[in-house]
Amino acid sequence: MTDKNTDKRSALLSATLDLVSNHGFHNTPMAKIAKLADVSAGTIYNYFSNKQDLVDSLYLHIKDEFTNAAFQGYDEEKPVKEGVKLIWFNMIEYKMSNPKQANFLSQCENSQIVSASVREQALQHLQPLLDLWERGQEEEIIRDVSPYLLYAYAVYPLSFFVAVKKRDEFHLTQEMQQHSFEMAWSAITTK
Amino acid sequence: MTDKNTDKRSALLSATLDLVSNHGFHNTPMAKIAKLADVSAGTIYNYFSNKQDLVDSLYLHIKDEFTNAAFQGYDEEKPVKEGVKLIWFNMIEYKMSNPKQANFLSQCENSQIVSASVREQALQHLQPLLDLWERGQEEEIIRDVSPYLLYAYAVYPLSFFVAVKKRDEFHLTQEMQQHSFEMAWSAITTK
Amino acid sequence: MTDKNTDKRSALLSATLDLVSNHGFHNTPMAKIAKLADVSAGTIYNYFSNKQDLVDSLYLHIKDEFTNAAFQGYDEEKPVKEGVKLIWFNMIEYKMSNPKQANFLSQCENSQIVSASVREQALQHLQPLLDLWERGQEEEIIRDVSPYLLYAYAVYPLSFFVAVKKRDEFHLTQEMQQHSFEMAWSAITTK
Amino acid sequence: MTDKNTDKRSALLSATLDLVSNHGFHNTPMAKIAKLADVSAGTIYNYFSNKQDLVDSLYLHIKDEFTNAAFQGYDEEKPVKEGVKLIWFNMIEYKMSNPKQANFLSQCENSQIVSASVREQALQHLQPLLDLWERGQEEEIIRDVSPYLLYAYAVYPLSFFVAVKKRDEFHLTQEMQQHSFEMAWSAITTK
DNA sequence: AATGAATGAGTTTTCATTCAT
DNA sequence: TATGAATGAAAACTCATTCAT
Repeated sequence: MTDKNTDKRSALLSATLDLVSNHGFHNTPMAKIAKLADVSAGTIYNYFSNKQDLVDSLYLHIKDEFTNAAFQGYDEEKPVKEGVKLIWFNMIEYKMSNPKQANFLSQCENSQIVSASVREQALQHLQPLLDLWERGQEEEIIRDVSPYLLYAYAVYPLSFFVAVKKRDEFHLTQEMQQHSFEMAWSAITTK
Repeated sequence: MTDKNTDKRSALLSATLDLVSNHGFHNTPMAKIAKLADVSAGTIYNYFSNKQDLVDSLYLHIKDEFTNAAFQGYDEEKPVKEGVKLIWFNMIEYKMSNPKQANFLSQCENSQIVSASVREQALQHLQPLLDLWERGQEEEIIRDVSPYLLYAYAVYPLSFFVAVKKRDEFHLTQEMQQHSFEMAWSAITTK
Repeated sequence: MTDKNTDKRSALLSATLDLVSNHGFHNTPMAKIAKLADVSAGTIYNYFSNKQDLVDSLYLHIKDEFTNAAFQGYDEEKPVKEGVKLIWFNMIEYKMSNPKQANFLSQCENSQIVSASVREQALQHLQPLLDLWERGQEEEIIRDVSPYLLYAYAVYPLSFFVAVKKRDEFHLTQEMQQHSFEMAWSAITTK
Repeated sequence: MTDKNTDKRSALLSATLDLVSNHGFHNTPMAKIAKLADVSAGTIYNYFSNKQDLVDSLYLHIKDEFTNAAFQGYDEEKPVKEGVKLIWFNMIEYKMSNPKQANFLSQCENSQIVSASVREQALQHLQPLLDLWERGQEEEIIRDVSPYLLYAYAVYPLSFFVAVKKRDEFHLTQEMQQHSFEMAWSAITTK
């Protein structure tokens, strides 16, 4: 019972991800989601109260997945640079291996697809990275600037790689990933 | 006559900018655009062949305005760093003074709002910056990496500032702009 | 379930027939069809993919009904003249008893209301009559001319009676039908 | 002045004929007519009170042209069969040489494009043919049936040839025209 | 819980007609 | 008379959501 419930819910989230990441929120009718999830249109409303709720839930789910991936193998004892590097590579790895998820998150960054409240909620996931940066600042390894600036140069550029990859303009090779990390680190470090 | 022509066209572009930047492409019905432009719904189609054409035209117009602003005062004789700095501050200045335009451009980056052909067309505007980067690479001042990487760290982060400013989360002060440029420069330079 | 399905589909086809035969394809908005069928406007699109599909479906349906009526009681063993006569009277009988259907078919003859492909599809229904004519030609009872000519004189004139009847100009009595058949037969026979 | 007037009026009628015969009444916007006639949209309303009036005028004009052609060389002294033959060949000649006009008339036959009153008005043009038939009936050369029947078999089939020719299905050769006339004559004569 | 037909408000777009110039 | 931009009502079609089964 519970399993079945979970199954349908997951199928719906997965279908939504597929369609929204490929065609955008507003080009994704509920009917198509239902069809792809192999479920009746009305059934969606047993699991989500409306389309907004469905997308918000998906956003939270993916953000969670993404953050879990990002902090995989991370522990707070690590030296700052090593920590930043681990997280950065975890992030790019996740985004490259999960293009639909990455694309969906990208779309959510600059649009009003996701409710404001949900977006805020998702911000908290990043706390360990904020803490790490703070430690770096105390150790005078990381520039003493607002975390917004650090985010803009260390995390945000990843979205760009996803966007251009999607359009088949450009693919980030392993070597480029190394360079890219060096650039990110140069941006945020004091050294 | 010509004036009136231009007037209505401009009013329509301006109304579209307002509404799309605030509510997104798909939450902006033609009827609302017409209303805000103080024009009848049918009139739109005297100036644009359809909604897509209207948005594409707006995109090209703003991209043009943005690039003009970006290269204001720039000449190719300038030393590389000076040139990069000038352009970078021009860009941030434009985006901060024209939040609606900046927001609209941001929305276009990661979505399929704008036709592929039009987006490509707009890319050419950036050529002087690509040329400058290339010169910087010849002079071994700028990292020898793909321009996509340079863009990701030197230009793309500006969109983030726009997005968070829009949500009143964070405002980039003059001082922060200085820091931010230093970060961008550190990312892309070899020094 | 199935019944209800069929019911609404039929109601829609019937409403379309009514309105198109009275006011023409382009003076028949979907909204009116929906209203007459006692159905919401959106419901039409559960049964037909668009207006063209609705009209094409109606055309096929009626053509089918008409051809069934035309060949009622016909068998290939009959002498040629008897066969032609039977079919001819079946046709006029159908058209006189089903003026809306007859009128709809008439409208389709000379306009581009119906898709070319669908019209072709419907042509095949006439095959038995073409075969009969061919037999008649082999037996040298029927003029050795293109079936188009035979059609023009033996079948096409029926549309005229429908058209004028519709305008209440003229009604074809039983006696006139006899004369009319004699005229048709005189036109196509060699005797 | 008058000339110019007439010129524009003619240009408008001609443009309407072109467009309506190719695309049908309802697929022919006033704007297109104006453009093809090299005239402003508003100007149409100096010559015709509305779209219906424009089409009605065109219908009368063409019907007039057609009837003139039909009775070319005809005089009432001619023997009946000769007269019928002359008129019949005049008609087919006109229709084959003026496919746009013929097609337009065909479209008007079975639809509500033309106002009822105008259609009636046009009927009177046929009077000489009706008179000829009547003479034929007095001379017992032509079947003693309603002129509607005579029309259905002697004139109406011509519309069919136009319709199929338009669709490139079938072209009536000179030889076929001979056969066709024989069929028409067989239908209406007593002999 | 699950279904999916039905809804009807909302969307883009067209077009006959008007009217200020 | 001629223009053609402007109008706005109406058209075809979409889709989130509901509800009887």
